[in-house]
Formats: sequence, C-alpha cells, structure tokens
Amino acid sequence: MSHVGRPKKERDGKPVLTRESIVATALRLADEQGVEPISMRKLAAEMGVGAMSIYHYVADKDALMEALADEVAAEIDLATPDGPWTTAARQLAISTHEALIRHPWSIPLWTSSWPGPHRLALMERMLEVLAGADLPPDVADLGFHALTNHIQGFARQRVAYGENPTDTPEATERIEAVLSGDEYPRIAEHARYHQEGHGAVDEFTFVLDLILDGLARTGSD
Amino acid sequence: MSHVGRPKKERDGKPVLTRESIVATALRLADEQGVEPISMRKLAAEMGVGAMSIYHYVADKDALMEALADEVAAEIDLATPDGPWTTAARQLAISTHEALIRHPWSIPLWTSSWPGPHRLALMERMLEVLAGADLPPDVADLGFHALTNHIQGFARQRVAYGENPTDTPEATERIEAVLSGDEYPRIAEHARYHQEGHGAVDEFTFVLDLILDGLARTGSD
DNA sequence: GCCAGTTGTAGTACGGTGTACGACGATCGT
DNA sequence: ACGATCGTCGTACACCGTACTACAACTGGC
Repeated sequence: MSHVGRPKKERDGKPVLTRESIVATALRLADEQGVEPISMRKLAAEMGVGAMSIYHYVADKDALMEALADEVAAEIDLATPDGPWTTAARQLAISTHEALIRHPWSIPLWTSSWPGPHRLALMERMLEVLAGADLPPDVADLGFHALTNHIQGFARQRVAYGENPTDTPEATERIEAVLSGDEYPRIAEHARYHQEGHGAVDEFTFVLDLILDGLARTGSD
Repeated sequence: MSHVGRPKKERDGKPVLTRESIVATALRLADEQGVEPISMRKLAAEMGVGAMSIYHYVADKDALMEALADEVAAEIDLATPDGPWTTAARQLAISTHEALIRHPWSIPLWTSSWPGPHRLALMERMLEVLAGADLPPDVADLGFHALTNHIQGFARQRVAYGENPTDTPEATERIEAVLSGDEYPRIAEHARYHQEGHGAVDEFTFVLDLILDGLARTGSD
C-alpha cells in the first residue's frame, strides 16, 4: 500500500485526511446523494482511505453527523442590519431557512443531533435579538421556540411536499391514490392547490411575519 | 417446534400473529423502550415467533413504522364541539399534541413516513375545519401548514428540552458545559429558565392561539 | 546516525441489522 | 385420500458501525 503510518499528503503537502477534509467530503456526498446512504466505509473509500482511519478524527458516526449539521449552520450570516428587532429576527430566520433548503438532508439532523458551535452561535444570536425587543421574559422565551420551530418545520414541509420532484414512483403512486379517490376530498384539493405551484415561496415569510407581529403586539399590550 | 404451518392460536382460538397483534406489540415495545431499539428479530422474539413470519403481514420495516405512527393518530378524537372554527381547530390541535406527547417516539415517524389512514383522516378533519372558516384559500392553506407544523414541532421541542429527564449523562454534561461557560450567555440563561420549570405547559396553547388569532384577523382584513 | 516512542493507517473480526429465498408441515377444498 | 395453498421459519447474504491489533513512517533525544 502506498502510504501508511503517517498522514497522507497531496502533492503540495496538505494532508488528505483531516477533520475538515472528512467533514467536507461528507458534506459533498450528502449534497449529492442525501445523508442516509452515507456509511463510514463509503466515505472512507471516497477519500481513498481505510474505513477505520476516519475514527482518528471523528469519535463516531453521530459526531460526524453533528459536524455535518453544524457545517450547514456555518453558512448562515449572523450579521443583522440596524433597525427594529423584528427585521433582524426576520433576516436571521430567512437566512437559516435558505441554508436548510440548500441542504435538505440536514434538516432531520438539526432535530436529532446536538447543536454544534455554529448552531449554538446562531441560537445565541437569535436570543440576543429577542432580548433587545423588550418583551416580557416568557414571551421572549416562547417567541424563540416559535421561531426556531417555524424555521425548521417549514423547511421540512417544503422538502416533504415535493417542490423538488425527487419523488419515488411509489410516492407519486400514493399521492395519486389520494387524489383520485374520494375519501379525502379536502386533502386532494389541498394537494392539487400545491401542485399548481401556489404558496411555498412566500408562505414561509408570511407565517414568519404572523409570528413576529403577534409577538410584537403581545409585547406592547 | 410447537406449531408450524398454520397461524399460531392462543387457547381461545384467536391467532397470535395478525397485522393488528404485530402492530400492537410493536407499539407496546415502543412505549417501553422507544422506537430505535426495535428490530424485526426482537419484535418476533417478543411474540414467540420466527423473524420472517412478520413479513407475511407487513411489507417491510418502514411499513411497520408507518402503521405505528398511524396507530398513534388513531387515538385522536376527531369529534369537535359546535361553535367557532377556532375552538374546533384548537381542540384538534391539543388532542394531537397530547397524543404525540403520550408517544414521544412517534414524533419523528410523523415526519419521516407517509401518513396512514388515521393521519389522513386527521388532516382531512383539520382541513374541513379550516374550510368552514371562510378564509381566503391561500390563508387557509398556509394556516393548515402553520398549525400542523406548530403541533409537531412543539411536541418535538417539549420532548427534546427534557421535561422528562431521560437524559444520558453525556447530554447533561454538554448542557452543563454551556451553562458554566460564558460563550453563550443567552443560551445559558434560556436553559436555566427552562430548568426552573417555566413555560412548557401553556407555551403550546399560547403560540397556538397566536396562530389562530392571526389567521382569524387575516381573514377579516 | 541511531534508536525508542509516537502517531496515523488499515486489516480483521464481531455482533448486529433488514430481508430474499426456499423448504416444509399443517390445513383446506375437493 | 390427496394435491394445492398458506403460514412459518431456518438459512444466508449483504451491509452496517466499530473494537482491537499490528505495523509503517515519522519525530525527537542522544
């Protein structure tokens, strides 16, 4: 075997195997094929390396997934413009939403794994913004939950409700069954409404504003 | 081997192995230990049966999980009292929330698997309620998403944010790290706030009403 | 310049998973 | 009485995460 015992290096001396390079390739693989088909073996093979070598940089697969989710959070710009707190919160929410849509596979990870440093920083930033709103403490607390919930939940829904037709034939078949049957007329109507391309784009900001306005109003009562 | 070749029967003639009995035992196991440790082998062993026998009643593990999620939905009472649409939607939301809290392991399944008949019926019912609200179609549509999103998301958060201290020592350690460090003061404050037992209970209904009021107001504008 | 120690790599192996396949025995329709 | 059918299950395969171990290559001290 070519190189054993010391970090593999590329021509210019940069090591092939690093925590960063591992996370980077995993992220590329996830963007290409999603997160489920990633296995430690495949990832190692992709990097031209033995399976167990990865474990020198990453504790276990969960840690890798956590790092992956955090990498998505790292893309989010935490800088917010001056002005009322609602616009700052609004922009933070939209940026997060966009990052999640950019990497749909990461959405489940945000709820199943612990937040890494970048996600913690994002939470911290949002809490700061809310703290600057002069809301009663319990309203701020609940606002935080409502916002993060809305962000992650809507991202999930936008991915689940198609929009990108990665649908398996089995999935479209089941949708068709509901559409053609008459057991669930409202659902059929709802699905048709979505298939016509309504909503989706500004639904996120619409409900977001609904929450923000509600919070602001609650605060001024 | 005791009985081979025909459905196992108990003393009174009821078969041991049925789709219903399988789902029922799986649900019991899930309530006891959560859903991840369930494997087809363990489930079969629990029923005193060979592993592959289950596949005669269930297509594959995903189908079983889907049935499990639907079983939780089956517990939800779809009857709503007369009166304004908001109280009907409110009760539907609360019932669903309670069912999810009763079976926390099922929450991820609601987003990862397709809705079964009971969940479809629940969706249908909610859409009916919203259709009776005389909202503009796009507001009704977005209201539906906002509601389901809030229900599932808050249930997830209530489970994730402890409340039931099933936390592993590793988890408490990481929480402690954030609490004792000074990198994320707002998060630390937020976590302390929750540890003191604030919120949680009526936060769900609070934000729920915020959404419902917002929808009602939007409709009357 | 050499040798010990350290460090990153990888082979092997173990225990687990979902499930395809086929055999077989018990029951049922005739 | 006797085949067809159906439910059951043993075996096997591919794959997974990862513990353990051996070992090559580098590094630092002398």
